[in-house]
Amino acid sequence: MFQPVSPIRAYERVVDQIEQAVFTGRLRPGARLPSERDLMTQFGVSRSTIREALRVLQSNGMIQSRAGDPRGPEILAASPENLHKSMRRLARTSMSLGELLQFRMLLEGSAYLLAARLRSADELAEMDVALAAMAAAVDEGYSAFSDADVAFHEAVARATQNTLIVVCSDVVREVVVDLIADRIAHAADQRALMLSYLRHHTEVLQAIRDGDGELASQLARRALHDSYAPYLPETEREMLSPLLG
Amino acid sequence: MFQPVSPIRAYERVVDQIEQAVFTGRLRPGARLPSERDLMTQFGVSRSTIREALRVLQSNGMIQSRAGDPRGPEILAASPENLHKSMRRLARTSMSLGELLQFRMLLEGSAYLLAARLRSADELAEMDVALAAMAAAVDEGYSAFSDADVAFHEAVARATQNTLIVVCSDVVREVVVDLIADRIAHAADQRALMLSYLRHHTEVLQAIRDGDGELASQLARRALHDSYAPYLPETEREMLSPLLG
DNA sequence: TGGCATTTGTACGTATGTATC
DNA sequence: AGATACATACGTACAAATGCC
Repeated sequence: MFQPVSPIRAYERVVDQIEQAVFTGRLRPGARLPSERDLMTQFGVSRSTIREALRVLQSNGMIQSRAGDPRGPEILAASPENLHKSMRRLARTSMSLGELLQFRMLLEGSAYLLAARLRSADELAEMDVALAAMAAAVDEGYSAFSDADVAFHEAVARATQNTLIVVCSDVVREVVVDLIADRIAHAADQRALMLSYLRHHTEVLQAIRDGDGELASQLARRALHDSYAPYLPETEREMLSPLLG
Repeated sequence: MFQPVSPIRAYERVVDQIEQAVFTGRLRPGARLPSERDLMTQFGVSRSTIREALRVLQSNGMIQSRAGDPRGPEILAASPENLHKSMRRLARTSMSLGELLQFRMLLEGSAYLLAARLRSADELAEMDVALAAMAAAVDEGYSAFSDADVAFHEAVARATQNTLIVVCSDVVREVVVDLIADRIAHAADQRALMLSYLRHHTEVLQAIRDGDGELASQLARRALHDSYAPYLPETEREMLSPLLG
């Protein structure tokens, strides 16, 4: 009959009101919040309460306040940084490698499909540069090779022009690579591994250059599967097979 | 030659240290932090600084502190809530409807593909229930229909067993629906719209029942495209076509 | 350029309601 | 039921940083 009541803290009410103002567009990026002292009188709470609210908003990337700035805290535009952080935390702490690979295959599969069709000449040139860097890095060791590899994947993701594809791909790739980094570090033949990756990337880039999205997508998914499935426990491998088609 | 210096606040150093302890697993979910008074002596900062740090950690979903609890703030397991919030903010404020639809098509396309292959009998039953609720809601109005629609999509997403698919689908669907809610509210014939959606969902559910992932995926992508592309400006329509194959 | 007024950052003290034993 | 320790919230004070004149 009655709802359990959970006390709403003073600072939460402050956060909520300011968040609402931002969401509804009443406060636009670049605008300034009143000073902390003004806010305490407007909200009728103490300065510590205001400060706790501002810290929360700041950690959510919604405002930025600098010591001594008489213009007050600034409203910031939404940035992918916060999304990146929270997705990484969830991915790292409560997802299996199989789930991550599954998500990465579906994401990159579609990213390569889109990139092959929508890429500009400049974006294709970026991929060429990254691939050349990978080839050059084979003799410099896995760390340099991996950096070039990241640049290649980022160039493809950016070519889709889709913010969520860029951010999600970035996070998932990072976490997957983290999870198996030590196994690669102890791999018997790192050079053979790098050459294999290089061949995969060369093929898929050719498909992108040709505008063959279906081929690029399939090559990318298969390369991901073949490269990482061996690190999976048996029971998790079948969850990837539907994405190979 | 020189790096720009940005002063690191006291509360940030506190947050960083506690975050590190959580990430490295030194503090596991369910564990307790020392009381605020203990933390001030351990970190050598004032109470307000500790409290600002705890507020930030709490807003990030990493801890929960309750007044009067002598066991101290509790370390929480990572939850999708924070990811949901930050993704929604980015999607709402800095992505076009075209980008969102593109992402939704690739996500749901893969989700239906996976669901058709991996679903359990229980999960299929959930979809049946949701579809029946949609059919029943046609006469109750668009709001009830939309609720049942959400339940259907959530059942499909959950059947993939992939946390990121569930969360991302949920966010993107919500934002897309928000963006065109008013246009649907003023649609000439809401009933025809609902019947059309109902037919799409019936077809795709049959494909899932048959285990035909490719068909389910294609139907889902085409239904999304046909339902929402009319709301797009001309220039944004071609970015969706690669995903129709 | 330097100095001033204002703002934020931090510290400390105190009162009050609350959860646990 | 009482004792204890806790978080919440308020207020004051001072140092450091900033913008502006």
